[in-house]
Amino acid sequence: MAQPLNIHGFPQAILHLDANAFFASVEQAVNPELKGKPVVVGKERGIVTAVSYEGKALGIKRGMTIAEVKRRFPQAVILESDYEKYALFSQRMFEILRGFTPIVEEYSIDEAFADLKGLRRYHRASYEEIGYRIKETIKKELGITVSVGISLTKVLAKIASNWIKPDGLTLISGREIHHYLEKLPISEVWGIGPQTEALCHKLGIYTALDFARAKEEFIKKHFTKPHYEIWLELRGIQVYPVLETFKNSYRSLSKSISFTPTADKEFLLSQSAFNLEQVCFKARRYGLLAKKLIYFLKDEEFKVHSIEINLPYPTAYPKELLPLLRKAFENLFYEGISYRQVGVILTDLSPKRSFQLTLFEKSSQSIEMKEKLYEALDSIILKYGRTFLTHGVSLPVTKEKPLYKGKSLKIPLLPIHLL
DNA sequence: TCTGGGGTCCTAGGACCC
DNA sequence: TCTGGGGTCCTAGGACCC
Repeated sequence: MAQPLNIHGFPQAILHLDANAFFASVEQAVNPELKGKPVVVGKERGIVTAVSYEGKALGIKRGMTIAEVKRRFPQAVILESDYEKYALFSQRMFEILRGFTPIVEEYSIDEAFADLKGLRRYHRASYEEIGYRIKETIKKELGITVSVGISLTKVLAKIASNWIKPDGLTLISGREIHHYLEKLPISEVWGIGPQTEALCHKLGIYTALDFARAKEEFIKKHFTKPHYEIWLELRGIQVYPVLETFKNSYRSLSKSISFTPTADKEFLLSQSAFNLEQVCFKARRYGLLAKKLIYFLKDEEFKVHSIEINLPYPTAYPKELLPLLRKAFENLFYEGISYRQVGVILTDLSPKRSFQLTLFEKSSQSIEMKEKLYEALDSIILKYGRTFLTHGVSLPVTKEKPLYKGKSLKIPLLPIHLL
C-alpha cells in the first residue's frame, strides 16, 4: 500500500525555511559595518553560539571557546547575544512567510515549515517562483538570507533546504527524489541520530536512498514507529502535517546542571534543590502549575536515572515539592556512584487559574498564603538575581564549588534563610 | 566536537482489571 | 485454585531535535 518514491509532479508542496547563521546575520543586518566581517555571537557564555559565514570560512566553529577565537582570529568581531532582537527578527520573518500562505509552523527561532499546496494559481507562479519571492522579500525587508527547500514532505523539504547552504533554493520533485537521496548519508536525514545510524550500518544501509528503497516489511521489522514514518516521508508520502502552532504553551519545563562527576551527596542534593527552585520560578512566571514532577540523575556513564512523582494537586511551589524531591533523591542516589548531572522537569502543566479548589477551607487558605509569599519572593529574585534568595537545602550551591571542567562556579554568599 | 541545556515523542514492561 | 488471554494505564528510560 505504501509505494511512492517516484511521484509525478507535486501533489503536495511543503516548504522549509532555514535562516543562515541567524544570530550573526541579524547582527550584521542591524549594524552594516559588520557586513563582510567574521562575526561571532556568544560572548556572555564564553563559547561560540553562532558564526557568520565569513567567520565559518576562517574556520571558526560553534562550541569553540571565545578565548580561542580571540587568540586565533583577532580580526573576529565578538558580540553578546541579544535574544529579544533575534526574536523580533524571527517574528517578522514568520509574518512575511504568512503573507504567502496561512499555514505556517514556527519550528524554532530560525526555522519554519509552510504548506504551499494549491497556491500556484493564487500567486500565479510556480512553487519555485513562490520560494524565490519569499527569499527576496526576507532579504529586502530584513537584510538576512535564508535557505529554502520545497518538496513533498517535511523530511524531504528539510533535505532540500539543507542542499545549498547560504541563500539556497532547492526543489525536490517526486521524480527526482532518488537523485537527492542517492549520496546523502543516512545520518543526515532529519530524525536519524547516531543510534539509528549505527543500526542502519549494521543492516547494510548507508545512504538515505538505501533506507528509502528498503522493503516495508524490512523497515517494520527492524525499526520503530518514528523511523517507519521517516521511511514513508522519504518516499514522498506525507505523515507529518504542517502544524499551525502558536508556540505559547509548554508541555514541560526543565532545569538541569552538569558538573565534573561527583559522589558528594550534599552537593548533589543542593544542586537538585536549586534546580527545583529555578524550574518552579520559571513555571510561576509562565503562570503554570505542574501535576507531575520528574527528577533525574545522570551517572558517569551518561545513564539517566529518573523518578516520576504524581502530585496530589497542581503546584509550582518548592515548599511543597522539596520533601518529595528529597525522597526521590534518596531512592535514586547510590552511595559511591558519581553523577555528572542532576535535573528537574515539571510536566502535565496547566494554567494557574484553571483548577477549582475543591479542598477544605483551611488548605485553600494556606495555598493562597503560599501564593502571596511566592509572589513576594519572585519579585525579590527578579530584582536581585536567582541566588540571592534560596531555600535552606539549596544553600551549599552558593558556596564556591568545583564545577565543570576545572572551572568554578562563583556565586555570592548571602542567602536569606527561609522556611 | 567525546557529550551544555531545554524541549518533544515513543516504547517496553509491570500492575491491574476483566 | 489455577490458567490464560486481552485491554488499559502508568513508569522509567531512550532517542532525537535545535
